[in-house]
Amino acid sequence: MREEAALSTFRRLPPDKQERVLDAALAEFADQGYHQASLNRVVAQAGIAKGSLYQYFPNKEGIFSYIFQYALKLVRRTLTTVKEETLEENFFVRLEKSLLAGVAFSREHPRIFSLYLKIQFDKNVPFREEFLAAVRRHAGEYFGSLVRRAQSRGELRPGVPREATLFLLDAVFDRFLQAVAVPALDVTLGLHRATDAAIHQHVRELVGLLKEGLMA
Amino acid sequence: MREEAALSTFRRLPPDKQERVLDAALAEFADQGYHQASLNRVVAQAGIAKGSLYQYFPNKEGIFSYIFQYALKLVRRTLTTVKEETLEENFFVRLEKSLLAGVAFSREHPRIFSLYLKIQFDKNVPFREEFLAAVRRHAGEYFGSLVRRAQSRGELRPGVPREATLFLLDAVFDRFLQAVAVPALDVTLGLHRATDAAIHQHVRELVGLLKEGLMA
DNA sequence: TTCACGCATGACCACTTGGTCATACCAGAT
DNA sequence: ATCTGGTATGACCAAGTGGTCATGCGTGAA
Repeated sequence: MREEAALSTFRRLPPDKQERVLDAALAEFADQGYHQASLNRVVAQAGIAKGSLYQYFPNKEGIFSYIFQYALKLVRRTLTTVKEETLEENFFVRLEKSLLAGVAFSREHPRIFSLYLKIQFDKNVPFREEFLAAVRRHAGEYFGSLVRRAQSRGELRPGVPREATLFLLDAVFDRFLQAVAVPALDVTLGLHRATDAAIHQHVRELVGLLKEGLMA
Repeated sequence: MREEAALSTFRRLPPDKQERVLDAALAEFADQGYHQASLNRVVAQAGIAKGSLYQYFPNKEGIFSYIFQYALKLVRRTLTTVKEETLEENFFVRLEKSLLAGVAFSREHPRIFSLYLKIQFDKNVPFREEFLAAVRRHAGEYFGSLVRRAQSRGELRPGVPREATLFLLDAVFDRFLQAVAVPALDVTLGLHRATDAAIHQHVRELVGLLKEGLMA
């Protein structure tokens, strides 16, 4: 009850003020992580009083939860869009386009992506299990649908183990985006500051390897 | 000067006391991360006074640095051991054994592995760049040496792009270990509580995919 | 016995955190 | 002109942090 009262207050605010607050909060969470994030900094950045923040949200978790649901909506929308847009293409082309879409997403919403990364290994973040499970589920369904369609079209070598395949795709996908976003993980390829053309090239090579394997 | 004085004090301590302190500190850092780690909890756990801790180490960073160098030594030793022990085997067999060795490591030293994961996306951790760079460099050299040897023996399809291959191996390796260690990332395969036999099987399937590819 | 020195100790400090609350402000209705 | 309900505000609180320091203990040399 009180929580909803608070949230409805927030939603009644002038849009530009809402935006300032959300922006400040997302920025703070994204580059400090949940626990290190300071609400004092958030209110300073947003230009409001501390008390005001607590008239919009019940507490720190409440703010986090609000942002996190917004992020989930965005991820979901992006995945379904890409899935639909590439529905008729060949499996490996779809993989390439998915990777590129992922890169585009992490560049358009770097703070959301950064938040996602920070949550991954910090087991004390509220809603972490929920959040990660949701993301993994969406990714799993996404790749699962790609693989099923590919198999029914005969685009995959018969007898490839489905679970291992999904794992492999998930691993490559995730790591590629991480390398784009986190310079420290980007030792092999120079993805962090790469041009679009260079990224295209790397995507093609990677998917090529997945396709044809490493064996002589 | 003062730092070394402090450290030499620590090294002069009775071994079991040293161990208690290091154990408590590693445990705290491993499951709270650097910033959330509380030195009050560490001294309580180790059964020493707060002032004592500051007679052994100059500050929080100093403690962290000590642990982190210990961890690096362990990683280095493990990698070179595995490399030497499998030197004469086929490339894909080496990959399998490397993965299994990685799993063994993360199970023998879960706190070190957890610490490594926590550091990955928290850009405010001291020595982070240094630490990650060192790990990546070792991993890169390791896989690089495997791949070079494989190519010179003709075990790899000619013309595979070296960088992309290294990236792929690194990605799969890392993600596999993460899935073993972090249940939330282990949605596809059930690695977290899997038996050794099941893990063996998954490793074989994964390496099989890398070897032969996905294409029809 | 005295001295010196390495080490142990925990009260203490300044600072930051998430969160509260009494107060004041400011519309619009009466 | 007055009242009312929603909103803004920042001083304030208890709790916890990393870090310090005066004090005291204990052992071996003089």
